[in-house]
Amino acid sequence: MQNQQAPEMSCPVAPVVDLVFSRWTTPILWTLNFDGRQRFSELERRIETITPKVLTERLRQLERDGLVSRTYHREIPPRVEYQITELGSSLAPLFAQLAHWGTAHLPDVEQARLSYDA
Amino acid sequence: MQNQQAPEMSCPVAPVVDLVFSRWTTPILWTLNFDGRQRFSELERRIETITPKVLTERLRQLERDGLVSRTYHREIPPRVEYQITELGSSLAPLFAQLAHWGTAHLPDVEQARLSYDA
DNA sequence: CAGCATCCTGTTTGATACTG
DNA sequence: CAGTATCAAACAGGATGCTG
Repeated sequence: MQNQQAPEMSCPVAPVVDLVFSRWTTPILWTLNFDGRQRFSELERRIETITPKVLTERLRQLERDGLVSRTYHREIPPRVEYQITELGSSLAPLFAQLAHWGTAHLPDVEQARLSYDA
Repeated sequence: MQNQQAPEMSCPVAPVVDLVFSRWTTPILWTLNFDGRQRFSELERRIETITPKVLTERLRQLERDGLVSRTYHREIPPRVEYQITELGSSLAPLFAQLAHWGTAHLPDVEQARLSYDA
């Protein structure tokens, strides 16, 4: 978490960033939104390089913030499913816009970097 | 910087997040966008808790990425002005949407946290 | 299976002092 | 004024081993 509490006074975007755009949260929300409800190990496989510890931490945080819900099935072996909430999916248009900006402007950024480094 | 290179494979939003939403960048871009061109010390005062070292680092990064431009005026005392670029201001609608989502849903998040902690 | 506990590490951030 | 240099602190992240 980044704790942008001070800057948020001058920037209304900061608290949202803190909430949604800390490390690993976007891939988690993205896959839960597009690939639907998933088990812990499915998430682990989809996000590839994440470790179980960190995945757990992020899921707990997202659950606490109401963006993701967790369902524990008392079976043997145990089964846990994660699902995006309504609040979480209200971010979808935002994500779409962000992805769109990326495809439109990331090449410009790359170009700027090349110029700067030269 | 967060380096979300791996996750970006499964999440097109991640690279944009890396670029725009690392710590301190949103307040900087926000004020440059809304309050216009500013000198180093003006930014320092507006963002309050930021240190000159970190402000410099972030401005350099934003400059390299083409989101901000820097103009050095060779005077005594020296004067430097920072300004958002066209590329940078193309983020404005995104920021507006983010701020809008915040006012609409941040209370829900707060509520979710209260429930969770209980 | 889905985690938690513990330890450990590198990076990021900040405090402080100084300069062209 | 607009930074830079140096040092110290904080924290996120990873490795490993264990369990209901």
